[in-house]
Formats: sequence, C-alpha cells, structure tokens
Amino acid sequence: MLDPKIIRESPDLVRAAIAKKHLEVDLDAVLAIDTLWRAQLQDVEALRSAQKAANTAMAALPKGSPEFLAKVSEMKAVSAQAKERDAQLKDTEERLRQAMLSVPNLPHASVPAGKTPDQNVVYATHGDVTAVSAAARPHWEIPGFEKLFDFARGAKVTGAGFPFYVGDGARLVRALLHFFLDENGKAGYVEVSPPILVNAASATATGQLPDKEGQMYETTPDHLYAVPTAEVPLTNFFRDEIVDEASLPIYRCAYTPCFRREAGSYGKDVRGLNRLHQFDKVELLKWVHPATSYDELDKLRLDAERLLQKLHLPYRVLLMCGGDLGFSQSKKYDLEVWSAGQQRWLEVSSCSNFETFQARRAQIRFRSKESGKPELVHTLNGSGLAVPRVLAALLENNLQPDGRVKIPSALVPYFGKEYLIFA
RNA sequence: GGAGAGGUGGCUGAGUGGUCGAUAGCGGCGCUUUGCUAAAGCGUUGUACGGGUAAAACCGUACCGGGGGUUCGAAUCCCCCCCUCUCCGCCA
Repeated sequence: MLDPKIIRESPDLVRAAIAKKHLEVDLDAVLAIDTLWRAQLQDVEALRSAQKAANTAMAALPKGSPEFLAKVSEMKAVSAQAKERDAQLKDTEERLRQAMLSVPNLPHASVPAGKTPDQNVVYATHGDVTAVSAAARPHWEIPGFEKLFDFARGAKVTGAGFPFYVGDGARLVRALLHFFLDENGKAGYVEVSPPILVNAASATATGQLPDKEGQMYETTPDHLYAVPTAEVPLTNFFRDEIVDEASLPIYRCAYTPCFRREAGSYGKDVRGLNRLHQFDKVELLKWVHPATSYDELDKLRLDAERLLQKLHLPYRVLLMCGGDLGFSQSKKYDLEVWSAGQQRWLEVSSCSNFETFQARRAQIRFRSKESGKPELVHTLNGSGLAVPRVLAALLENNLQPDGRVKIPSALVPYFGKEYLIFA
C-alpha cells in the first residue's frame, strides 16, 4: 500500500507513477472517497466527543435524579445517531481501503520508460551463449529424461505440473538446494525453514489476497494457503513488529517448495521444467533501513548472480521497464539463464525493492534513533535461486555427446559425482 | 479432539459498569548530586487516524487478544473466534 498522505497531498506524483507503469487507476475516485471519509470521520468523532462529555457529567450526578434521567434520554438520541453515522463511516472506510489498495507503488527514478517486456533494458550479460553445444536439445527431448523427471507418474498421482524427481534427478535437485543455501549463508543470509502453509492475514500482508487467491492452493477446512514463494512466510515473520534499528539490515534466506496454480499458459512456456505447479526455490529476503535500500538491492542482485556464475551458466540481467514492473515494486531486476536447447532465456530470479509498500501493509517498523518515532522499513527480495529452470539450463547446456550431463565443479561435492547419467 | 485456567502499555502486574489511556513497580529518557562508575532524588515516558501548523505546539477520536452485542456509558456484562498454559486422549 502506498502512503495515503502521498496520494492525498501529491496526486500528480502518483498520476505520473501510474502512467509510467501503464496502469489504469481512477485516482480522482480514490481522492473523492478519501474526502468523503474524512468528512464522515469528523462527524462521528464530534458525536463521540459529545457522548464522552455527557458521561463525565453524568458520573457526578446522583443515579436516579431527574437531571440524570434527563441526560439519559437526551443521550439516547445522540447514541443512536452516532451508531448510524458510524455504520456509514465503516462502509466508506472499507471502500477507501479498497481504493487505496488499487494505487500502485511509485517506480524509482532509475526505472526506464517502457510498456512491454521487450522494452526492458539488458543491464548485463555474463558468459558466452554461443559457446554452448550446438547439438543441445530441449531437456524434455533428452533420451532418458522421463526416467529421472517423471511427469507422467506425477500427473497420475497428483496432476500436470507435479513431476517426480527420481534417482540422479532427485539428487541433483537436492544438490542445487544445498549449494544455494550454503552459498547464501556465506553471503550473510540466516537460513530459515518456515511454515509452508500460511493464514489469510499473512497472504494479505504480502499482497496475494484479496485479489490473487486463485493463484494459490487453499486447504480445507482450515483455509490455510500453500505458499507460492517463501517470500510470504518470511516477510510475515516480523509482521506487526517494531524491530531494533541496530539490527538492520536483516538478511534471511529460506528454502521452500512453492505452489502455484497459475492457469492460462500454453506451449513451450509450460513444457518440461519450464513451469510447474510445485517447484523448489530458495528465497532471499532483506529488511533494511530506507536510506540504504538501493545499495542493498544491487548487493542482493549480485548475490543471486554469483550463484549462476559459480555454476558456469550464461545469464543476463534485465532492468525492468515501468510497464513490466510489478504493482508493488519500485525497482526490479530479472536474472535470466540461457537455455541452450530451447535457445531462449529463462527467468530464474527476480530481485525487487518494495520500499515501504509491503512494510506498510505488514506493519514492519523500526524505531528511528533520529526521530524517536517508529518508521517503516524497506523490504527487498529475490530468488537465490529457483531450481527447475536452473536445472533445465544445466541439463541442456552441459549435455555431452555421450548423453551424460557434466556437473559443474562447484556442485560436484554436493552431487557426489561428476556426471549425471540418464540411462 | 475433551476438560480447565488465562490473554491489560517495552516488561511485571492492579483494575468486575461511569471522572480509566488505564494504579504500582521495573525498564527507557532527561535533570540534579557525583573525580568516574554505581547509588539516590526529581521529572518524563505508547501507537494510529483526523484536525491544526511553514514545521512544531496544540485539539479531537480510537486502541486493555480479534470480531459482534447489551447499555446513556464497557478493560469490566453477554455471544463467536484466535492464541497461550495445565491435565487427558491421539500421534511422526
């Protein structure tokens, strides 16, 4: 959620932000509801004030006295009116909340203009894309692939997009996760193993609810949600808390399976390991002082990049343009790994600064030594990394003429041998 | 899952219908005393929203786990929910 004061006092700033993100938001309607709400609030508060004054006066009167009884009947009318107006206020308040939630976060000044993904800026490219085997093929076409990554049985047991990883397949998944967690730990992120079901309050704080409930799996009868990313439980760790200023910045990382219903995709996007309903991911999360958040974003991105570098996977960094920025992000980089078999880039990490947008909704603050007042932290997150697409690129890029896959040296200690064998 | 006990400010802990944002203690902050520290004394000390201001000051309202209700008036009475603790059951 954006600061209501900014919307109220600098609507033009917000209009510019909406335009840069190429969104349609009726800001005038938001402002109109806000004006109505403030008028109604003052009205109700005046009535309450009258009630309180009467109560104080009544406390000093003898209980059954004529003056007392006169006050009671007088206040009955005021009380009824207050109740009625308060109901109207509550109604307006809910509409205002909805309206405020429709206003996106402001993009940072360094975010490039643009509307569509092709207008994202290629910020950096690492590794030689042409050096990888010309004989590479999409991972799902590698002979023996289905033995180690059993989609058919996954579909039988659960549904499409829930593969079994078997033998070296399972081992490689575990090796990657272990490698990611160890590397992130070395970079200063404290490892956390969070709940993977969350309640509605948590899903609301990070923005999955109320609009995107269709993208999550929901349990019955308890109405808990399977996490779409570790970002949800991790961010909510400090929900409704005031953290020690001296503890900032706080770095955390967590491995969780991630569950996504996401309907509507088709074709190459969803073949093989490209897009799944359940996948494994290590998430990086930071709570930082507002003054440092853009430095921290760069460092976060480099931490994620280092993982790809150590795996010797070619990748590029995209700086997202305004139109491709998410609703709640101020600035975002995507890391895309080169998939030699598919001859395309696959997104494996998305590193974002939310400034106070998430923190306001989740009420995560620190007490500023400077002002003495609680202030909202800035939150950042990024994948470090998502397993299946890294896996896809690794299989395709490192496929040998003999059908084996060479394991990157950094991963060998985790995998236990130098080659993955499909046979 | 069953039975019982509880949830009050940063913490401990009073308060069972009115003058209670809430006694007291601890902690924190400020001042005094002090060579320094400690100790003592005095004072001060929540958050949010709205109004107000150049910014403050200041004014108003709300907040005693969450939500509803009764009442002129609720921390206090009633209902529902959540959480914690104890005992029993079950269980990896």
